[in-house]
Amino acid sequence: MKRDILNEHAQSCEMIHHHEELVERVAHEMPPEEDLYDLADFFKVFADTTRIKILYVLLKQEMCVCDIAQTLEMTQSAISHQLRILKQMDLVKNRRDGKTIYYSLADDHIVSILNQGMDHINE
Amino acid sequence: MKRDILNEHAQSCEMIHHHEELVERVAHEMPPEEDLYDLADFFKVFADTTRIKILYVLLKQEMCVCDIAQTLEMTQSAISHQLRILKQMDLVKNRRDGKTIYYSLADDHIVSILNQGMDHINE
DNA sequence: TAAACATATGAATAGTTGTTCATATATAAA
DNA sequence: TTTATATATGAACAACTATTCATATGTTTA
Repeated sequence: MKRDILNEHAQSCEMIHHHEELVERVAHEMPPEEDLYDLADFFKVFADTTRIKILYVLLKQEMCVCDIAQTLEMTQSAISHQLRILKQMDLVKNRRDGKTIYYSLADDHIVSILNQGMDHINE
Repeated sequence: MKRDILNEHAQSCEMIHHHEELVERVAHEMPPEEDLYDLADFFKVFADTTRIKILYVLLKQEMCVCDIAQTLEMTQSAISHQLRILKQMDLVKNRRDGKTIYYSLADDHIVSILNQGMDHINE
């Protein structure tokens, strides 16, 4: 089996001899590695049913943790953990009123992302 | 500790006595459970750096599996596995030309989703 | 038809992640 | 200042997922 010394991932593929320049050019035009990681992390937040549900709830209505848990029929702890992730990614914000903490969407941008996703799955 | 018999998730939270109608209404306005699952699954495809990279490559250029692997400096097998997922979700399509199989983006919709994500992470 | 090549795929493994459970923190009421 | 309530959080566990390795499939060339 032939192996390329310069690139350990080249494997048996001979394409390097054909499209070398193309590969070079496209590799060069890629966004910074860090941006691509951040982007994947961003979409990761939407990649969970519980978080999607929370966002859809907050889309309608500012709500406290306990009411969200009730609405989704899940434990307070599970919701709280997910709200923490949503907050870290700046998708939700919160305010305290006595013992209660109310969560709401951080901005309207999120709505359009959800809608665009929905558009796609409905062809 | 007080427990609600009707709802095992209510736990010690007393909010049910305060916002019961709100919870009822919002729960009723939620999209179908299945749609929410599909939506999470859709975003799950974008929630991986390798797949994000593949999409950015194909955004510039139709490419064969081997060249994608070269461009991203990953094995052919890893790329092939991820292309399969992207294809199943209708994000990419392919055509055969002899031994080579060329992949490309399924539609322009994907570009705008990626851009919208990029917009968000750049504030 | 045999050999070479591009791609696909099943199984195994390592790393990641969501929920649960127990408990801590913070606020309000008694 | 106790007690009750709302939320947050660390640790543990189970489920999921991306990569690797070995190999199979499909196509072309000799």
